[in-house]
Amino acid sequence: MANVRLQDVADLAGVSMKTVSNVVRAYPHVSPQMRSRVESAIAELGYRPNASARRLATGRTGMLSLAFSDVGLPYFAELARIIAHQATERGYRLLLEQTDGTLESERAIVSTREAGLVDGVIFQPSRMPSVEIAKHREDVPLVLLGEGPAPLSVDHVMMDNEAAAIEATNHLLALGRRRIGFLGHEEFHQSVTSMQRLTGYQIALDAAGVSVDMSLVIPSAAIRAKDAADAVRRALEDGRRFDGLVCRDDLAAIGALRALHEHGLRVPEDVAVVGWDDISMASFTHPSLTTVAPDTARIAATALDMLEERIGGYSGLGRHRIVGHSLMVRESAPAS
Amino acid sequence: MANVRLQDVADLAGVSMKTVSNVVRAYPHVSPQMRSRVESAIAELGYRPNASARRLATGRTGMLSLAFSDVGLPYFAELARIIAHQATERGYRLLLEQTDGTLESERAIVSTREAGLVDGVIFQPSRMPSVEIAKHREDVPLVLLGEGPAPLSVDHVMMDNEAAAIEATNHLLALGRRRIGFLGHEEFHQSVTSMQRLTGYQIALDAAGVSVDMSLVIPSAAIRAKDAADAVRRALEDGRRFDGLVCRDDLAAIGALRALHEHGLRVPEDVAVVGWDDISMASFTHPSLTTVAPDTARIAATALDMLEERIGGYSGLGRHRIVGHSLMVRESAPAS
DNA sequence: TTGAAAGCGCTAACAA
DNA sequence: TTGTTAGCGCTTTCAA
Repeated sequence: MANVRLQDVADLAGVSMKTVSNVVRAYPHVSPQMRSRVESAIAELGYRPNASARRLATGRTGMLSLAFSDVGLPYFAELARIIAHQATERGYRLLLEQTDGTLESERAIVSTREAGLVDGVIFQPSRMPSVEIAKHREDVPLVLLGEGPAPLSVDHVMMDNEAAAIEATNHLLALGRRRIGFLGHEEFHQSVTSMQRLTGYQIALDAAGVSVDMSLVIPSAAIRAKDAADAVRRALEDGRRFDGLVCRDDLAAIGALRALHEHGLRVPEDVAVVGWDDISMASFTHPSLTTVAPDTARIAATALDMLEERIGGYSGLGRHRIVGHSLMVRESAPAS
Repeated sequence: MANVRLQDVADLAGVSMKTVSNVVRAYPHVSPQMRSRVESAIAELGYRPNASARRLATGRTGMLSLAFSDVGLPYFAELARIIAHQATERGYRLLLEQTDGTLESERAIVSTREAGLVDGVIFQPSRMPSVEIAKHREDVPLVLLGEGPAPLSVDHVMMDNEAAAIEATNHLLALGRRRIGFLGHEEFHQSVTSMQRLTGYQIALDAAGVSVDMSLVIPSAAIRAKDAADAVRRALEDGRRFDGLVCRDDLAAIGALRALHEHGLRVPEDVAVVGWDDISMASFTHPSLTTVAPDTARIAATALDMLEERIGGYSGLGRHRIVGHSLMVRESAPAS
């Protein structure tokens, strides 16, 4: 019962394995009577093809791995959701790999210890330097997500962080805010993502003739609402005052809302806040969050397109695709 | 380069495949000089074992699949995070399967069309009736999560929803609330989860001598903050009034906070709110959420324990394990 | 259109 | 301790 093989079906149906295989794989040139004969044998025995054997024979696994730091972070969870959907539509299954943002785990992702596990990898690094990624083994197709400076040899999908940060900052400037802070970048080992967003923030302030006050650039211990809230609390207790806040991500923004509220500061009246990622919770915070919304569906589709091309044998230089974004204007920083 | 085989390593090292295999799999009885000879051959050729071939030979895939409706829901994302971690520690990789709560996808989960894909399945059904699950094929170990009435033949990990719902409701009663509503169960096709929570709610009210007002039992179109907010808005516009709200989950609670705020109702002064799941966002809503916290780490560990036992050959009747929970008391329904 | 047989790369039982 | 070899179950040329 447990182990019905292709051969068993062939025996029962009185045909060869090849014929059964043709039926199983919906190969068109099989006569109807042969097909039904085989099909009833399959049904009778409860045959199911063995995935491992098929994979060994074809060399394709039908699996992709999706690697990033932590599915517990809403942005990644929502990204995983959409990538999983699209992968399923394309006939792939998705393997989930969490790196917790450690260099060690990230290394394990790019230097696959096993061959033939997955057909391709979608990877959003948090720590790994570009040069190291470049040395990754060529044999498993790889697409990078996120804003790190990807090596030339590897495909990459990203959004224009700097441009979006400029828009976000300009939005606050247009509201008449002049003491605009930045919240939530890593304290040490700044990720490229944070750097780019910070850069955009600075460019926008410079362009508006507003000088950057370094005391308003508030790092957070980790990418979590709690750490961001703590950081804002300390800044406020420290006497620092701002009327606008560009946040590295929505979690930071949510932490900020909390800390500002505790200090009796109103959002957006006293401090206007812009988040980043447009996680689904952003519409339900109080006040709801104005936030930079990356086109996640596009990110997923582009990554999968490129990955499938690589799987199909394409071996040109790495392609770097920029996907769009928009600023979702909500209560925390309303339209001016 | 691409395809270095075990045999190639054996040839280069001048040993047999068996010896190479022994080295690769860290089999203890290999002489040191043999080992180092083989290891340098492996390094020279850049050999990596082929997972598919190994799986075909051993019959084990080292993969587990985790199936539930939607990783985009914070509870599932946080559950996936912890299960993925624990699975990794135990040497498994995790395949993510989203069912979107459709019966069709759920059927696909239990009636695996392919053999040899994963060693076991952890599945939280949303729609599938117990009897149907009972008919699942025996050949792939299965552990069920969540509160559905699991068939006797299948392992199951759950929390005591009814008891927790009673506690949650009692907490509101202890606050002196008497017009207590329930929010967020499915409007049609109620899930067992919702039913059990509703039952607990009703039991607690009955025990307190408070009659249940059916107009305060407010369904939501889907498990989303938005739908819950809409439902509460409609109820309020309808003139229904309540001073306490037991929510099916934190998303419903978050939606409720939003709608209540829009109507000028204060939480907890006018309406005390209890959520369910203790998603990480629950500490950062405004006000923060009092919520039922399932012991998710225990759920994961218990499920993996039972799954590994099944994989190891255990074939007794289904075991039903209850894991603990607690009520996290925060601002939305403070201690009395 | 269908059949026969040679792999796919590895493991493990059995021998040496 | 190491070597030989027969599978694991399927796909896929090549023939028929």
